[in-house]
Amino acid sequence: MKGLTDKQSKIYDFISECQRENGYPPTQAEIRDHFRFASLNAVRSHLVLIEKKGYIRLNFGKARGIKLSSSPKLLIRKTKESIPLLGRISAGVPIWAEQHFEDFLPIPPSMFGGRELFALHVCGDSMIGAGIRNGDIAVIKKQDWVERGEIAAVLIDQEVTLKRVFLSADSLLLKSENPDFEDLKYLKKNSDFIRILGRYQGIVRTRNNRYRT
Amino acid sequence: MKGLTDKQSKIYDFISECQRENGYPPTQAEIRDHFRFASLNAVRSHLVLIEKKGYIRLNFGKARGIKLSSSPKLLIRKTKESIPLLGRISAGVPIWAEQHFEDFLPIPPSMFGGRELFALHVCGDSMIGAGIRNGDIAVIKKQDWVERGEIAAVLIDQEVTLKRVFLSADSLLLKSENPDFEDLKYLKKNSDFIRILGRYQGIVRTRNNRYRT
DNA sequence: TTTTATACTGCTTATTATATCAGTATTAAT
DNA sequence: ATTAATACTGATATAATAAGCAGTATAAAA
Repeated sequence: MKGLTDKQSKIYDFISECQRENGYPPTQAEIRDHFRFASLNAVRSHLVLIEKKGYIRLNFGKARGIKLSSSPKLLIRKTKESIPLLGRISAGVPIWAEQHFEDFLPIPPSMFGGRELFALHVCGDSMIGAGIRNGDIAVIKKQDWVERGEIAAVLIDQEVTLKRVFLSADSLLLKSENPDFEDLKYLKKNSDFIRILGRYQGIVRTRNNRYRT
Repeated sequence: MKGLTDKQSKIYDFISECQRENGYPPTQAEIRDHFRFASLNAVRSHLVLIEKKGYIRLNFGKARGIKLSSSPKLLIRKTKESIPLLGRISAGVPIWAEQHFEDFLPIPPSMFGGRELFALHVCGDSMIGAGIRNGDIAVIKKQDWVERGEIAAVLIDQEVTLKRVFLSADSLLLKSENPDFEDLKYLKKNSDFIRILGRYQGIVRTRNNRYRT
């Protein structure tokens, strides 16, 4: 099965979000409004494509006839109901590469609302203002962009950190939530060694952050 | 909340079934067909009554606008690998009583190191210094004591809160981790309405702390 | 370069669903 | 015995929603 494009992915996520929120899927018009499309057809054609890729099933003609496919083909093979915990990330190697897998959190990904989730140990207290502390396990949704101001896992020179990301025309601003840390600013052109790994979805904090799978 | 009549119960079950089966609720016409009603009004009047009793919420005017109210015992089966999320705790009733169960976190208790765990929604920011924020789900190990200075879930006059507990010879001191909150001190002899429910084991924080089991 | 897939606008029509009005019959509770 | 609440039939108006047709623009693939 092919992957979704960015736009398709956003639409899928919105549907998924509605589903969780309301217990039923959105109508095409609701999707249109959310994405500020002028036309229903924009929605429609997307849905058809997303269906073709197998992520949803359209109940043609019926109101709110969007069904999320039961197994949104996670790339996780070990166990279906778990989130891979990544260890050290090597720059250059795709994060999804198996060599990074350190462990698996025995938590169904649906709990954190998404496909393609992974988890990381949080090092340092740079996001303490957001209630994220050293040693926590952060759950991240794999994607290479985030909305302005969202918290993302960012790869900076071999190191992964969580930061709030503000992307502007020519630069990338990474803000910590701790007055002791300075903001980082990168010009876009020489930001080769910066990489957004995914969007912060939440945390799990156990007494020692160790467990058995 | 009053109980449903037989017929209402069957209709509720059908809705619930559709929900599980299709991912979205049935239309009124689908309900009619399933029960071989001749009239849509039969359905409608039932729905209105079921809503009045609080088991569903009707999104008037919208297609498939039936939302199942989270009705724990009916919808969710307890599995060994889950942690019960308790709703409102009634003083006097043992916390382990089923009536308190609101939902189940699909997380194996072993992950938080123990049997007899339960979870609670955190209200307020009194423990923000410990990185526990309003809306988080706190995982608690059921026990009626804690070590000096540990964080516990404490029942104070109907309300459950997390506090650091310091027990001395004749008094019980409850400390918040937020300068805006005052410490609470109770003399042992009149601490009848204080009850330690368990020891804080950790937290789970998802985007909206809602999920489907 | 041509083709193909994606990402849309705008308008119209057909269908699906819900709301509402007007009744009847049955049972449980004053 | 009378009132409520429940459990329906039937018909119709209206709104909510999806489908269809005809296009434009852009980027990626062949």
